[in-house]
Amino acid sequence: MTLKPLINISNLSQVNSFKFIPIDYDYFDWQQRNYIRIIGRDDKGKRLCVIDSCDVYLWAILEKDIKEKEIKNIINKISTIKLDIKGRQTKVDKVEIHNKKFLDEPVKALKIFATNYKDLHDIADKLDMKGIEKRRGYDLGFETHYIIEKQILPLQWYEVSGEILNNSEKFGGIDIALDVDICIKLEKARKIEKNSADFKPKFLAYDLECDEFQIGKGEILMISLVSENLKKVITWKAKNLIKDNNLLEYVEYVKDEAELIEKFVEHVKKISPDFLVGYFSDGFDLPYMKARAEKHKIKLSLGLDNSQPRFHRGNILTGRISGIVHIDLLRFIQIAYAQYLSSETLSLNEVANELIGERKTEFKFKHSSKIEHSEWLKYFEYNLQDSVLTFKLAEKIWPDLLEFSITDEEPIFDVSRFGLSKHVESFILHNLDKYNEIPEKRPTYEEIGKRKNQLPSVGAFVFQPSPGLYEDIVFFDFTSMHTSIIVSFNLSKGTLLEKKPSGKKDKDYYESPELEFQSKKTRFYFKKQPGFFPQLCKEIFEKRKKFKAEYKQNPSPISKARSSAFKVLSASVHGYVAFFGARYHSSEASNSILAFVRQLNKQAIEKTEQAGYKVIYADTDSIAFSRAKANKQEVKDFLNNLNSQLPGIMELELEDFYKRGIWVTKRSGDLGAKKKYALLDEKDNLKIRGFETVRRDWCGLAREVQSKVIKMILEEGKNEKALNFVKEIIKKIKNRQVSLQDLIIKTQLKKPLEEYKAISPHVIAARKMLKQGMPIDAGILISYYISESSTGKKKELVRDKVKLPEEKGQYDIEYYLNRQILPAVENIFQVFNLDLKEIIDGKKQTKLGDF
DNA sequence: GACTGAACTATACC
DNA sequence: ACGGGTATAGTTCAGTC
Repeated sequence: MTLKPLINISNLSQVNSFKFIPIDYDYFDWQQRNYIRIIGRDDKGKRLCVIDSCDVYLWAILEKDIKEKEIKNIINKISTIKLDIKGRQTKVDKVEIHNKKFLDEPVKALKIFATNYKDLHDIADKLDMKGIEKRRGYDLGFETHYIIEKQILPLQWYEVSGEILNNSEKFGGIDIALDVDICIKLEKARKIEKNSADFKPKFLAYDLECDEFQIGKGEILMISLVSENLKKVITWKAKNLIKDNNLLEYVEYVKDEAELIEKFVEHVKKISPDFLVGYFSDGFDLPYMKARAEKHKIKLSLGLDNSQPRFHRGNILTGRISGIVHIDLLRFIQIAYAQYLSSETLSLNEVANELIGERKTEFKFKHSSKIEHSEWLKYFEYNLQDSVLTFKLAEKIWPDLLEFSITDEEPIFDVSRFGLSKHVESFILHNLDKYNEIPEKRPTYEEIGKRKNQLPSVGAFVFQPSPGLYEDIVFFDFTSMHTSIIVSFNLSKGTLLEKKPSGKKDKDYYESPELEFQSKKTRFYFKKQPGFFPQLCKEIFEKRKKFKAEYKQNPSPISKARSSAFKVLSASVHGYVAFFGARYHSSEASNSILAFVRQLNKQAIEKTEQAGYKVIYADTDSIAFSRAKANKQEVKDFLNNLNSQLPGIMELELEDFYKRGIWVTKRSGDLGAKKKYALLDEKDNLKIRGFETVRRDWCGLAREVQSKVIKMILEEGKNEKALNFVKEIIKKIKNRQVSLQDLIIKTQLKKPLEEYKAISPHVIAARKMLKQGMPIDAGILISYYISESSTGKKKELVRDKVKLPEEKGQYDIEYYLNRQILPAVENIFQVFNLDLKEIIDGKKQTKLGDF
């Protein structure tokens, strides 16, 4: 154990106040009560542990019209509750009566204090008595409950003071077992005006290499570690090489795998990071290390209290280290970042390339037994570079983690793993006190089942476009449409009225447009009195606008991260209401939101047409029209006019002006395809939506040819150049001048291989990979190409011609011509009345330009 | 065995 | 189980003749 600095007792009264920023929250029991343990830093970078406690309670909501005497009886009954469970004695400490709100309804509720948070559920079970309608507030988790109760928020600065625990017996000697600089029992905490950005987190990135991908199956060959002043690869392989080669000064040699793991732990302890960061480390690196440590019967004691990582098995494995925040960057990127990245996969290589402009080291994997002496050097470099990239990514993404943590008021460990609904829900739960609201409970398993059994909702409206080339296009879209609808019409679970209010002349309620719900036409009605949920949505909406403006005015990683945190939050609110697992789920509210979305979009279309513009396209919250001879100012005036007619906080904004745009037909029929168009803005930037160009399951050549054709056509407004270009490409394909690399098709395996009912080409390719001993898991991207028939049969399926990229073979000219290149471009030329097939086959010469 | 619509599958848009 | 519905399009499957 690391020695702790001795604190001079005589100075205690002067030093027992610290500036403190909380990073990680955990809790423990002592003498049957719960104590929170916050690990953080002071302003000098010392590691602090703050111990604190808070009231533990749940709510019992009383029946309406309950009599005072009855309440007294209930209180008396509850006050005597004592439980002896799970080796604990827990009892109700006291009971108070409060005027609260639940789902916007005023209620009388009992605040029932108990000794241990973990027992609240059992206490709630004892409250199944007459007079008590609902029991709430015992399923938040103790850390969340504590943060709400004491308002000691993650990643905000506090001035804290209290009793310093120095080799104290208190709390079972917690400070002795903990590797921190100072441990205090909190007495006072005061929020101070110090920027969260002042805190510089200490990251340590790690990555391990092994022969077998299945957890624990192979040996760990090496582990790399990178922090601000450290680059290291620990290995027990290729000892001689290291001795001979002083280039490899970052390599540290140990005698075997067990020592490798112990060395890793030693380094982590020495560096003592705030965050231990990996890439897919929840699912791979950390559990792998744990499994190998178990195999060698050694302890992976990474925690500040020397505990081993604990794993939670949810949908995916989650690895937690006591006192050090373990972050799996891939998980955070997957959930909160992916939709704003252009990378086609979320591999470390692609993501690092996009975000920090660096790639992985090239290295061709081999089993370690087959690695040549000199190749180890490359392997070490490769391993190190992975940690270098992970470290740089962590620093790059830090502002986003920080802003999510501040927004959600939840610790980084959780925030980095939250799905979209959890971000919304955390924001709601941490702001309920402003509205005196008792939290709703998580839906039960049965409730979720019921919600999932409901018929699917009808979603947004998409305008049927006419295929063609258009000029001078304007795009408007609604600002945070779903969220602003919730606010403008006060839509939520709590504000929903059971039935249409009757006999009122002036409407004092909101009425949804007519909609189809469970196969019936109906409307829903909502209170006028603003509910807490819509009011919180208003806060999200306003902050989203404000932070977006601030970012535009003053771009910085922090202002960008703040803006994008609220962007994500705002964009997820409706999904949250519609989500069956949400505490504040409401299908009535969700369906009403969608009905308003359709109505408002259609109204905008009508008004645009009434104003004399030709509407080209619209999808959900956007509308595109041709401004023809109208100048930009006239368009802006029209926008203002539209806005003046919109209800509540609804607002349309000018998305952009475009020089040209193209809409094409569907592959079958003459109708225009929805969700498929391309635009050229006034700075000559292309914006392509839905076309094969942006689809990763088309080969590179088809995508590239299509995007070039679109570019030429939009820039020139004519097709000649593009047509000649396509003819050249076709010639190249026929002459086998195209490199195989450009013909690789990539398709993701979405589920385990054996679950496929239809055996499609990518399933065949995956089976081939499996045969070669490659790890085939759901989620991986399968690469293959279509080769010439080997059997020569006429009626051969595509899958029979599948070959892996490294398999020798010749590409199938026919396939790439007729199933990749031509389909990608032919309906673009059709806009000019050109039949590409006829032109290519030379059957009929369509006159160019006679459209 | 050829043809055809349905089913299955992946991926995009908002 | 861990945000929703709308939409296009390829390939295979299964039923028909």
